[in-house]
Amino acid sequence: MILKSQVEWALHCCAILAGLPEKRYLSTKALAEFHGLPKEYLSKALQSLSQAGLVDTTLGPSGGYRLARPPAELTFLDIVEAVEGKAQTFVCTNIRENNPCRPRDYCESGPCPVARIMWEADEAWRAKLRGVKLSDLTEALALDIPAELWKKSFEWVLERAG
Amino acid sequence: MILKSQVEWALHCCAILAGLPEKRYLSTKALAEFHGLPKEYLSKALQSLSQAGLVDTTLGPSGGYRLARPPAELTFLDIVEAVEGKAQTFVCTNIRENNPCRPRDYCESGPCPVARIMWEADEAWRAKLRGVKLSDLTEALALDIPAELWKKSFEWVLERAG
DNA sequence: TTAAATAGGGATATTTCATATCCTTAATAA
DNA sequence: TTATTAAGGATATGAAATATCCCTATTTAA
Repeated sequence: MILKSQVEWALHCCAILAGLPEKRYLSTKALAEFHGLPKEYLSKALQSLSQAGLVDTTLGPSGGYRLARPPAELTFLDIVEAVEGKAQTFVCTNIRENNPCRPRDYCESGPCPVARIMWEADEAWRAKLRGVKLSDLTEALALDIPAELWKKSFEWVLERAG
Repeated sequence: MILKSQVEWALHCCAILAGLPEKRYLSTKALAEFHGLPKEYLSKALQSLSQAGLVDTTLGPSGGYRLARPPAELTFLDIVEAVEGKAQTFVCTNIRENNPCRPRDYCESGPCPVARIMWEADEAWRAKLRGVKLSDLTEALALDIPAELWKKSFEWVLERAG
């Protein structure tokens, strides 16, 4: 059970967009080049963010993406779910219904206890991601990345932001 | 990102094995029939449990599986990891290394902040599953399943346990 | 002693999904 | 007007989940 690589891509791209000055856009091309990713496929991930309303887009030269909300109002869960979907990791196929001892007209009272427990674990995962804001990530990155590299990267992005 | 259906199967099978009298075994055939599952493929899930040391097995007629430990000493995480593996759901491919501004001799100080956060969420999921014992499940099932069906199922299993 | 039943595991097929590329269209800025 | 962009459809590729089949060694029951 592994998350799509697009989740990693989307998170890093959002971190870059979070550093963009107001009203400026950054193109798929620039984001792909900066992260060394296939442009066409990264585009699908960015489209997912757009469909989820997390980013705004505009067309034409100097077009691209920018965050639809301030980084403090975007959670990891927003971004992960935009790309990966909102489905639970555990799918209950109700195999208890196949119990040969079960009366034919028997009707389940509620969700299977196995599923209930697995879904609670899913919710713990979601709760953790819901508790981390994109602004938390940019703060962590600011501490993690040497000032020189941080500055250079910022300039690199600015040169390409429309 | 969806768990293998074998995870669901393994959990339900362990719940049945937890109700088995001391020293008795239950075969793949019986477990498959009880849950309406393909015997050959269910066998792979049970082999995973065996390889993880969660169940003991014996060959021959009246052979099959039984728990290697009491249900109170088996957690959901034990069972889920036996089937699904212990890998993290988030795989960090370190795309920050592709940053064109990065000096060639630059060496990362530690794991990527994005990965660190995603792995914390993974750990929250694991912690939740680690906190649920197989005995907790059987208690929940005892409350969930009507006494009549519970009794019939127990007898059905006993008839087939070697 | 023999025959039947079992777990284990290898080989292989099928299906589904992630990954990836290509192309067309409509919108936008220079 | 021209170049650039996001959006999305079509399609190809690869890996993994799902599933079946078959062989072997072991063990029990008859």
